[in-house]
Formats: sequence, structure tokens, C-alpha cells
Amino acid sequence: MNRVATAAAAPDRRRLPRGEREERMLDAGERIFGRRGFRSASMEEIADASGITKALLYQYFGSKEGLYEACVERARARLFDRLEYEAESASPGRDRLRAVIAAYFEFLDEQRSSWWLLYGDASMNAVNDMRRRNAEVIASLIARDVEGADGHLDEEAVELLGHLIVGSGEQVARWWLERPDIPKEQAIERFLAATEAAIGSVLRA
Amino acid sequence: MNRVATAAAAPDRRRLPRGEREERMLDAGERIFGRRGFRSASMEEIADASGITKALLYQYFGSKEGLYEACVERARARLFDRLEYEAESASPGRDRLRAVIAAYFEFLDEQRSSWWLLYGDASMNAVNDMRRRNAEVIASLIARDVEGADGHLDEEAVELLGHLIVGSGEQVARWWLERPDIPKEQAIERFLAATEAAIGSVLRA
Amino acid sequence: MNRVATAAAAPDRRRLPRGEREERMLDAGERIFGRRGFRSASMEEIADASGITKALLYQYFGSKEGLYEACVERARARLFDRLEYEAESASPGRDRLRAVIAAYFEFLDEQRSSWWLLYGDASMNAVNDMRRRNAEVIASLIARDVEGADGHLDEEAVELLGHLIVGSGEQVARWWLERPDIPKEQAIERFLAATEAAIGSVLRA
Amino acid sequence: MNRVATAAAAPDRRRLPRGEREERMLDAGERIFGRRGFRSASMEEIADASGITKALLYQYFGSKEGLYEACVERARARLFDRLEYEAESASPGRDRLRAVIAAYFEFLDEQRSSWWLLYGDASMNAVNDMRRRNAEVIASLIARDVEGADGHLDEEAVELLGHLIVGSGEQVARWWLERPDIPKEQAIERFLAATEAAIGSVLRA
DNA sequence: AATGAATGAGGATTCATTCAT
DNA sequence: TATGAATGAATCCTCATTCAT
Repeated sequence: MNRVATAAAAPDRRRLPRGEREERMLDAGERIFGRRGFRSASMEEIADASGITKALLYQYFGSKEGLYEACVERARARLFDRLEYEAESASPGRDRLRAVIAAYFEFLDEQRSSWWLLYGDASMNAVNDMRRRNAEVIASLIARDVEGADGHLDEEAVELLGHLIVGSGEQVARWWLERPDIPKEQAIERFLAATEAAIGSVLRA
Repeated sequence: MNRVATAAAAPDRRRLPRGEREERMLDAGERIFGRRGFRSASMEEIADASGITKALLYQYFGSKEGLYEACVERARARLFDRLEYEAESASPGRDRLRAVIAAYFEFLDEQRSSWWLLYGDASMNAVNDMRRRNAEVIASLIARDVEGADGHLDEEAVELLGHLIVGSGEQVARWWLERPDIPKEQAIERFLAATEAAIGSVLRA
Repeated sequence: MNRVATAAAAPDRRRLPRGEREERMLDAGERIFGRRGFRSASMEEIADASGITKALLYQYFGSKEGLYEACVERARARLFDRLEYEAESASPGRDRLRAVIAAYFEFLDEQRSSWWLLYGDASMNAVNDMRRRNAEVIASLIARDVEGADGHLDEEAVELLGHLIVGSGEQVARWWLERPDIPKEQAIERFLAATEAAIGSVLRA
Repeated sequence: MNRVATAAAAPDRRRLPRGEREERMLDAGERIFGRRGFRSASMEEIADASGITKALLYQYFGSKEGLYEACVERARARLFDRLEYEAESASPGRDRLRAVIAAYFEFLDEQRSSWWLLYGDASMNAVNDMRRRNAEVIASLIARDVEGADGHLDEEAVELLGHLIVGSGEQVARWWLERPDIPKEQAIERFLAATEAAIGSVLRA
């Protein structure tokens, strides 16, 4: 019964548009995976947390791993959309780098819940793939700036820098998030200084 | 029964001194955890691989987690003993840094099997604890060198550098181990350049 | 698949209403716990005996202890529903007491299989809790009869009587069930005589 | 080394006379079985608690069940030696009954640790056997008193009384030990009144 | 007489996943 | 589309017990 319901008022069950249901599942997944890690999280708990049944989770995402990947992907997109937007908006050079790094720390600060998906379970392929992709994006940002200035470019040096920055960003984030006494601005300036110096030094060599 | 055996050669069954058995269990643990990750590895498989029964594994290490931690600890010790030895042997400054970094890449190259224990499952506390300890060791190495030269020292800057180097070292390792075409010396020089520049730049700021 | 089955007769597999399955699990639990005792009984065996999988047992009862408690509870209810029904039906005084005691021996005689759940594993909390509750019920039956007659009442004396009767009933049952040569009526009359005398003597004191 | 030691000063290891070692094992068994129940208690824990090795436990008692039975037996002896001593010392009739019951409550009060062995795990044969033996002892005490007075005797009535008293004594003990506010004397008087009345009423019938 | 190393077997519990409805 | 009932397969861990020394 309750079939003909005004779309707006229907309080909780049934008849959510596909997109919205999906979003809720991802929210729950993010929360639970974040809390427990991939292996320890159970589909049961995720289903409960999103208020739908396990069977539906499988209909939407196929498997636990599928759901996990979708969660990681969404979290990554949230971060990188922002970083790329900052990169576009700022003028090249040091300012652009600062803008991107600042946005990164901003993100960490705001989205503590989802950060785990980005750095969490290193044993998952999805996480390592993401690290690789992130390194590539960073490498290409570097390449663009440098190319502009100079014209030629050592591909592999830039690649190494991409990974180096991804790794340092990850561990510095882990550290900073547990040190609430360190002011964000200080962390940003130092990370910026280190990164800029590293890039310069490697590319100049 | 009691087949006539030369006391020395009796290969593996029964009555080994505690230390030796322990070593074999850790070997097996390292191998299997490395192959499968913490959660997917089963105590059964590890027991089989070390030629003993699960029960004995529990008698020695108390729990799966206990065994895992012992494995991580041993692998870490192998690495850091070496790094610290190099740090002692070399003269301060750039040479010392190069010696340590070179030893690090050497280790990666030789001990692919155990590297996973160091960087493997970020969801395990043991791994994160290890990252923290490693960052502290690195920070104190930096501090020693810098103090010598100058006398005062920004504690938190050095701390950040410790974590930054741990993180970049981890991800650069991950990358380099999958790129057999990149010569070790090149990787070392670039990582050295980046690291030295980062240290200098952060401490000078 | 889906062998042509008359909807009604399909004997046991798949898709039973919750209540019915539950009942069958409890039957099996009662049988197996009764045979082996709590600790020696295995969930495996109980699952097999009820024709389902262990997992379902856990879905319904949460744990072995949960299942055990449910079994004890059901057996206790079977007994006490009957005793209380008899107590209501009979007229106060000696007749009521005889009716209740007779019903108790009747129950013992008919439900040998479930009696173990009531007196079985004294080390289980569930059993001790049950003894306490039974003592309370008996105490309140006594209290009602006596109050009617007289008006005032020593609470603690009645409490002691409740426990005394629970204990003697338990052990006399244990004894009588192993002495098939003792006629039920004789046992009833003697237990009645003892109980009535005990009540009178304690309350009069 | 340390072979020729003065018997008195040898601090802890080796060279305990058999009897004393055995006593320590039984002490530990009593403590641990009492705390955990038969099935949950582990030989490991008992060995640790008595400061000797599991293997020795097996050498002395053969099996876990053997050890348990020895513990039960010793505890039972402690109680019944006392009860029988009281029975001998007192003059026949009501005084004797009171003396025995008083000694019983005394024992409960003093030996809370061992009481569990007497009433503990109803699923163990040893406990049920003991209940039977206790019932027989009590029956024979009753028989002796009554015979003296009168000459003839209904065997089965006395037998029932034995079990009735064992059972009520057990449950009343369970109750009283959890009700520290009930004075011992009151409990004794009431239990005495009930028991005497029960005996009288059954034997007269 | 006493030990510590070692084992075999079993048991509870959990989970991803499927299927009838 | 959505559900709740059901499963099969693993997995960790514990224990009584034995045996070489």
C-alpha cells in the first residue's frame, strides 16, 4: 500500500531514485570501510548502516570489492577535482603549487572520514592503483609548469617526483592529522618548501 | 621407531631449540604474509609452510596478530640495523645521506620478499607504528647532523621531515620496484638530491 | 530444479516461516543439549539434527549460549505453564498443592528428554537463573495461599521455602527417574507430605 | 647442583614429598574448577596455578576427569567427616539433627571456595554420584535414629528423604550464600524446622 | 620424578554471496 | 526493484594429551 505517495513526503522506504540510493550506499561504505578497513568491514554492517539490504548492495556493486572500489573512486574524485580546479585557477609557478598544497590540507581537515579510503589499505589493488594515478596527475602538473619555462624534460625524473610527492603527502598527512597542535599554515609552508626544493633539485640535476 | 639418525642431520622434526624453531616460523610468516597480506593469510598455511602445527604457532606467538608483529619487527630490524650501521660508518653531511639512501635501495633490491611487511598493510597498527618509529629515527639522524653544524633546531620541522622522508621513500620504493628499467644509481641520485634539497629548504626556512 | 512438489508436503528445505524453523531448531537443541550437556554439544551436530546450516542457527540465536538459553526457557515454560494452570484450577490449600506436585511428576514422566535442560548443567547461568525464578514462583504461590488464611507473612521464610522446594523437587526428580520401580502415586504422596509439613512448620515458627 | 639441601630451607622446586605435591595440585584444581567449571577449566591453568607442569598432573591423576574426581572427593570428605563427627557427638533426635545442619552451614560459610565442587557441574557424573552417596549417608542417619525409637522402617521412604534433604540443602545453600543479610542462625533454625517436619511427616504416613 | 616441546582434533563464529518471493 | 531466508566455506583459536630428554 502507500503506492501513490507524493515523492517529497515519503519518509524513508522505497522509491528512492537510483542515484540517491547509490549515494547512500557509498556514504555507508565510506564510513564503515574507513572505520574497519576493507577486510574487517562486513557487508552486513554496511547494509545496515545504509538502511538497505545486502542483496541490493550486490545488485548495485556486484561484490564487496566492487563497492570498495567505487568508494575509493568517489573519494579520490572529490580530492582531485578540487586540486585540479585550484591548479587551473592559480597562476603558474610557486603560487600554483601553494594553492594545490593548501587545498590538499584543507581537504584533509574537512574530510577526515574519507581520508582513510585514500591511504587506507595498502594491500588493496584499488589503493595502489590510485596512488599510481595520483602520481601521474602530479607528474603532469609538474611537467606542464616546467615545459612552459624551458622546453625539454626528463620524463623519468618527473615520474619519480610524482611518486615522491604522493608518498610524502600521504605520510605527512597521516602525521599531521594526529598532531592537532601543528597549525595548518605552518604545515603547508613547510611541505611547500620541501616540495618545491625537491622538484627544483631533481629537475636541475 | 626412532630411525637411526645421526644426531646432527636429523632434519626438522621434534625437539628443536626454541630459538631456531622461532626463526623458521618467522621465515614462513614473512613469506606467506608477504604473498597474501595479513587478513588473507591463514595460520594453517603458515604452519604448513614452517612444517609444524598451528598449535605451536599459537604457543609461541599468542595470536595471528602477534606473529605478524614479530615478522614486521624482524624485517624492520634487518633494514634499520643496516641503515644505522651505514650512518655510523660514513662521515657526516651529504656522504652520510648518500650512504644511507644507497643502503636503502640495496635492501629493497635484495629483500623483495620482506618489503611487503614494511609497507604492506596500512590498515594494521603494527605497520603504522613502524612508520612512526622510522620517522623518528630519521628525524634524529637529521637532527644530529644539523645540530653539529649550527646549534639550534626546530623540533617540529625535523619531525615533519622524518615523516616526509618515510613517506616518499615508501612510495618511491613501490614505484621503483616495478620499474626494473630504471637504474639503481639513477634512482639513488635523484632521491638523494630531492631529499637533501627538502631538508635544506625546510630547515633554512 | 524445483522438482514438482505439492506445495503442502514439501518436507523441510528452504523458505519456512520464521516461527516454524525456530521451533525445529529448538527441538534439535533440546535433544542434543540433553544428550551431551552444554559444553559437549556442538553447534554442528545441532544444525545437522535440525536439517539446516550452522550459520542459520547463529542468525536466529546469536550464539551457542543464546540457543541454549532459548531451549531452557522453552522447556521451563512448558513446565510452569502447566503448573500454574493446575494451581489456578484447584481449590486452595492441600488440594492445590497436590495438584501442582502431581502435575510436576506427570511432566517428569512424559518429558524425560527435556528435563535435563531444567536440571542439567548447574554451571550455566541460565540454569541458576531459572532455579531462582522457579523459587520465586513457588514462593508466591505459597504466599498467596497463606495470606488468604492469615494476613501477615514472613517474606524471608517464604523465600527460603521456595528454594527448599525447588531443590528438593530437583533431586527427588533425579532419583525417581532412575527408580522406575517406585510408583508415581507413592512418590507424589510422600513428596506432598514432606512439602506440606515443611511449609507449615517454617511458617508457624 | 643444590642437591644436598637441608630439607627445610629448600625454597620451592623439587623434592617435595609426593603427598604434599598432590595436595598442592588438588588445591589448585579446586580453585580453578571452582572458578570456571569443569569444561572451561584448562589443565594448563591448573598446572600454572599449582606451580608444576601439566605432564606431572597427568602422571598423578591420569586425566582431567581423574583430577576433577579427586578434587570432588576431597571436598566431599571434608564436609562429611565433619557432619559425621557432629552426628556422633550429639545425642539422638532433634539435637543431633540441629548439630548436623549447623555444621553444614558452618562449612558453607567457611569454605565458599570449595562448595562449587559439591554442587557445581550437574552434568558431571562425579557430582551426581556424590549426590547419591550423600543421600545414602543422610538416609542411614535418619534410619538409625528412627529405628532406635521404633523398630520398623520404610526403606523407600527413607531413601526419598535422603534425596529430598540433599536437594533442598543444595539449593538453600545456593540461595543463602548469595544473601549475606540472612543471619546464619535464622537459616539454620528454619531449615531444621522444615527438615524435621518433613522427616516426621513422611515416616508417619 | 619432572619438564618443555609438540601435536591432532575439534569447535565456535563470521562472511560473502545467492535465491525464492 | 527489493527483500529476508539460507548457505558453504573458511578461519582463528583452544585443549587434552603425549613424548623425548
